[in-house]
Amino acid sequence: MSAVSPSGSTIRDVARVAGVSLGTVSNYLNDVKPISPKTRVRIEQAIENLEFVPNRALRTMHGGRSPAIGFVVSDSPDPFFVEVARGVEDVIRSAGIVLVSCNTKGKQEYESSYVKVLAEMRVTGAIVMPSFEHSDVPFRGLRASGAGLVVLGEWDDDTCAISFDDRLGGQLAIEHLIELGHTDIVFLGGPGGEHQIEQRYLGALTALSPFSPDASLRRVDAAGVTVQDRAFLADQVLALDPRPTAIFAASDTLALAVLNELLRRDIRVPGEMAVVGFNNIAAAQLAVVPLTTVSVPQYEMGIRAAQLLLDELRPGHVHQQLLLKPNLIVRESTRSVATPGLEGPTNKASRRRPQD
Amino acid sequence: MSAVSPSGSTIRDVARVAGVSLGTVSNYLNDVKPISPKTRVRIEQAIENLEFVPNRALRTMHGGRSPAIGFVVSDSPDPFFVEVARGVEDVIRSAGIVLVSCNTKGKQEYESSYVKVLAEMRVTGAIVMPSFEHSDVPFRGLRASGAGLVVLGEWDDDTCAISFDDRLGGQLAIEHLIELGHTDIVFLGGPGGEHQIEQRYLGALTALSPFSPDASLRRVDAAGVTVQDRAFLADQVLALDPRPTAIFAASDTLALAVLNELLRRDIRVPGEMAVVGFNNIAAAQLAVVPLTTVSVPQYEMGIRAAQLLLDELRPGHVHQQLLLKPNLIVRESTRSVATPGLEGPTNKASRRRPQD
DNA sequence: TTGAAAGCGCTAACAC
DNA sequence: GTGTTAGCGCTTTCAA
Repeated sequence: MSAVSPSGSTIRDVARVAGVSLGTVSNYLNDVKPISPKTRVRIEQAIENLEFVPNRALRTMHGGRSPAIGFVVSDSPDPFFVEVARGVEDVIRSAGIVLVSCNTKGKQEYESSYVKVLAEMRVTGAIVMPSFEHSDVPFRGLRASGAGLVVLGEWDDDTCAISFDDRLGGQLAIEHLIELGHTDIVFLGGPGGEHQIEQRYLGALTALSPFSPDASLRRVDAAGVTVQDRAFLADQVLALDPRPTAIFAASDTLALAVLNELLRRDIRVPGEMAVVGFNNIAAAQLAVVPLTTVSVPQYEMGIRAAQLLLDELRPGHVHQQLLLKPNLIVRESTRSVATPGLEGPTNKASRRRPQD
Repeated sequence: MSAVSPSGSTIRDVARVAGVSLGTVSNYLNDVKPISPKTRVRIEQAIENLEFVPNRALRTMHGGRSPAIGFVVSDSPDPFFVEVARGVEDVIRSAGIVLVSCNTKGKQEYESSYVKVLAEMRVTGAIVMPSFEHSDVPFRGLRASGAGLVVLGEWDDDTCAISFDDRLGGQLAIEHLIELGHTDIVFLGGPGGEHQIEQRYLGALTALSPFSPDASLRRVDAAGVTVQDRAFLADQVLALDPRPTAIFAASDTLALAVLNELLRRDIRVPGEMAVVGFNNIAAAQLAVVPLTTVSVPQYEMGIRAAQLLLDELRPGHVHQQLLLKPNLIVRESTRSVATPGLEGPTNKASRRRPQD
């Protein structure tokens, strides 16, 4: 009925109740020296009776670290980051390390304050996707605190980094559309992950240039990140004159919002409008018209990032930069499966269960 | 190129460099006593030069708490929990508190080990949705460590709890379908959140019983949580003889998997099959045929849970139990908007942007 | 407004 | 195997 009781018992209390010395209890807790069965039992009973919970935060005093790592990204609820986080958790769980979610919402101010808290908590490390300029100022504190750091994105040699070839991804997407005969394509961008989006756009331009001016790439950006903002993109695309025959969206979230809107308007996909997304989030293959997309290995990125981070703790660690490569996943939003090359109406597109 | 440098400077170093006493630096850091401008400047310079980062974990020694709270749920990447977490973060951020994500995957073993780590970290508190029997054993440690606790779900008086009237939600869903004239309905369940699912099922049965035996409710459960498991539900439903005219799914995730599968097979929704979901996740209103669903205020649950938890820290705190009420959101998956009462083909269902 | 000193819960080095 | 003890980084008296 009332507030939680403060504090609790200490290792000293355990020692007293068990009738052993303080050091012995410490040895028991850290499983670092052999303990006689009798003593062990007495300590365990004392712990039980006292409901003693060791204070692990204090290990940070002796050079230890909090059993936690930070995950600092611009939009943690986004399916993309959720999947990366899943990979991270699956690696660190076995090490008894826990994930601290830090959603910067793209604000530099939030990023700094999260990084500060993490450093002060003496976390084991952090996995960060920087939203801003190539400035490492915010991370100095983390470094100074002794934490490990893995950056998601391009970074310099003296930091572990995992990046993805966004530019090549953009190329693959456009090459695919051009192969299918599309020459009038629209690129969909928007706020959030600006740097990645620009790279994807550049890649798209690169792929298109050999075919210019026969092929063209127009661009539309969403005004915001809400449902309305994204669905409105469909209006904007359909209003273009001449109307393009294909869409390349900088993310699956964007692509799916527009795809659904198109289907609601009876626009046949891919018949009247082909759609390519980016990231290959789970929802992409579940869409009514499964989405062709550039696959970013989100789960694997999480796994790798976590492994690198754990490796930073080891003595001989050498910083590494990984570059992951894109992979085009062709689904029905660009190519009707039932009658390849001859796109039928949306709902006839497939009777097959989507699975890659 | 090499491993991170160990440790860093301490408050003692700062005192030495600034030429002041240790206690003064402490006062400065905690902003607890006035400091003369001159001293302040010297301390700040020393901190800057030394790249000093205070060790906040040590405050737990003097009865303080780690600036973190745990969020312990069965499937943290699930859109439902992601949204609850968003609410939690939005409240605690301003208090400088950070969210620790603990994904139990429905395993009791994981739940216990997460709870243990949280207790040992001396987190400020935890928000937990228990997956198991009404046993509070795993939480004792948290309590004993001095952490606050808010349970998502029904719980006893001496704990803060936020629950949702799942049973009434199930009733609302079925009442809606019966009003629309459906008498042959199938309930879709599956693994994950068993307790909630059963309550929803019971509610459904309650709503149906006055109309029995003219109306009937059959039940099908998904075998697992994968895409395939869920999509297979569509096969199972379509194979039922006689074929039901409406589906009530225990969650939107389930409902959407089946809905998309139905659309791919050219089954008209709601024409040939009406579909009702549960939770009102964001994707529900974005579906090609927007999903009628029972709305659970996920974000609000997060907000409330976080507020209760912060309140536990205050002296006069009294534990509270909140019961949130369901709310039926009718969309096109049960009722064609274009021609109410006369359902047209799927894609004709609406030209309106979905927004509630 | 500042300093000195005790002590928080625990680890680690060493003596027994 | 176990006990003793010095100290980790910091907060918190209490004096000055």
